[in-house]
Amino acid sequence: MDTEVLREAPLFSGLDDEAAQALSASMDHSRLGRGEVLFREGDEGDRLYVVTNGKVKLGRTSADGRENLLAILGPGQMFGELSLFDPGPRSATVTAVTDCTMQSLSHDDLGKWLDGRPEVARALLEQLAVRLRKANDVVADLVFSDVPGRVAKALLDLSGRFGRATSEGIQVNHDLTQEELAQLVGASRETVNKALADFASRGWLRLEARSVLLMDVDRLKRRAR
Amino acid sequence: MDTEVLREAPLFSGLDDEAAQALSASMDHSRLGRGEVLFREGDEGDRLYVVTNGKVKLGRTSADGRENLLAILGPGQMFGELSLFDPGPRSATVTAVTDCTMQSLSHDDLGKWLDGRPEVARALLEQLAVRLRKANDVVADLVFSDVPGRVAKALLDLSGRFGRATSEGIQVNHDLTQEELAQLVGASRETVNKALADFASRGWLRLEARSVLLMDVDRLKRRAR
DNA sequence: GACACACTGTGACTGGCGTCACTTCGGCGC
DNA sequence: GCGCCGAAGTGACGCCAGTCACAGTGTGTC
Repeated sequence: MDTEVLREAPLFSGLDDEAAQALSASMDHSRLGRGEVLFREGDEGDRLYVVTNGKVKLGRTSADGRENLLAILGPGQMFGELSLFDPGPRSATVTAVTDCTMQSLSHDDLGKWLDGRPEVARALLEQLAVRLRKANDVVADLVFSDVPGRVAKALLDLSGRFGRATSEGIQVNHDLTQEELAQLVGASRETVNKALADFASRGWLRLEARSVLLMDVDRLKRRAR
Repeated sequence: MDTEVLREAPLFSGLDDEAAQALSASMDHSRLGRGEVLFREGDEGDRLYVVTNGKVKLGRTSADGRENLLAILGPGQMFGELSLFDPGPRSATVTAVTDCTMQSLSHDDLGKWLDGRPEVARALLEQLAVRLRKANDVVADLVFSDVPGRVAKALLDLSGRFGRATSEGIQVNHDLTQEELAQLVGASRETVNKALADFASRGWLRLEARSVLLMDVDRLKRRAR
């Protein structure tokens, strides 16, 4: 089943079955329990990872110990590419948000694929471009939007990736605490909590343990911009 | 002389003279005067540009018309890669900060180089990785640092790229108005002005027209983090 | 069942910074 | 030299959101 997820991953797009099989075979497997750390900001390391199951968070810590999440990644998404092409220590800490499994590839092995297979290079370029565009969007949001707006946007983003339509609305099991959600939008836990409570009181969503039910996506979208 | 600048550009790193010559020959030239717009957010377009002379700014505009600068780019730096690998409209507006010249390459032409020359793909991957890391740093700064800290950081960044050591300190001819500097750090012009005035009153720098003289880089560095 | 501990919910207070409203400065055209 | 206009400098004021300080709530462990 892991190989099915891998076939969907952007890194594998454009590869035929045989090549995908070979690439997959050269990857190592690993497993993490909720809260466990895969590697930390500043560590050495140049492996590329693909999440096959569960969710991880990429975070950075400021000098005075506060934390900020760059992204929440789920099945099929990759991370660790930065240390591959811009050599240096890891730029973020990766922690499991749920129990999860992933597969990884060493710098050297990836290099062989890159040189022989232009489509792998293309896939990576595309992936980095998407990430860069997203990072720029985050910057714009931090500059232009207030906290409720950023919370709304984060919920919509999570719903697109982890949501499931039900009769009442979109059920989003994000597996994040409000503290983590706050770190993701760059705000304090209290402020995020108040924004969520406000949305709930307006009937736009219902709060549940580590998940939300989005009931009025249009209003949330309007609030997000 | 343009070709000299090009040889220094990351895109050309790893190419031998002959290949660099051929790549350069397939590029178009263009020229812009201060304040002129090359293309706007939302425009169609898939050319990759390299600045050969002068400076440009990449900016985005919010729904209510406020502006935010993603980067100031000088000779040797490239832009427009996003639309190449993540097809879609341009994600930022590019405006000349000074009179400037640049060369550009079409998507299709670049494609040929990518497939035949793994080193070009490598160079681009590296470039995107650097940009992505920087974008993540900007996000962290917006979350963790106050406006004076971000101003200090921006000045240090500009000094690294456009600074010239003199007997009194580092002369940085950034060519930006305080309004533009404010958009670059995501703050209001007034607040940036007050931060600069404060730094000047402490003797850390001296303000000049569209340039600054950095006199105490260490203190600025300490203030920046 | 009882306790511990992590997470959530909410109010009071405060400060950084955006907005507004000026004044001052400097370069450029006539 | 004079007026104009964009840029730079500066104070008053208000609000968003961070911090602090609790009070609930739920969940896992013994």
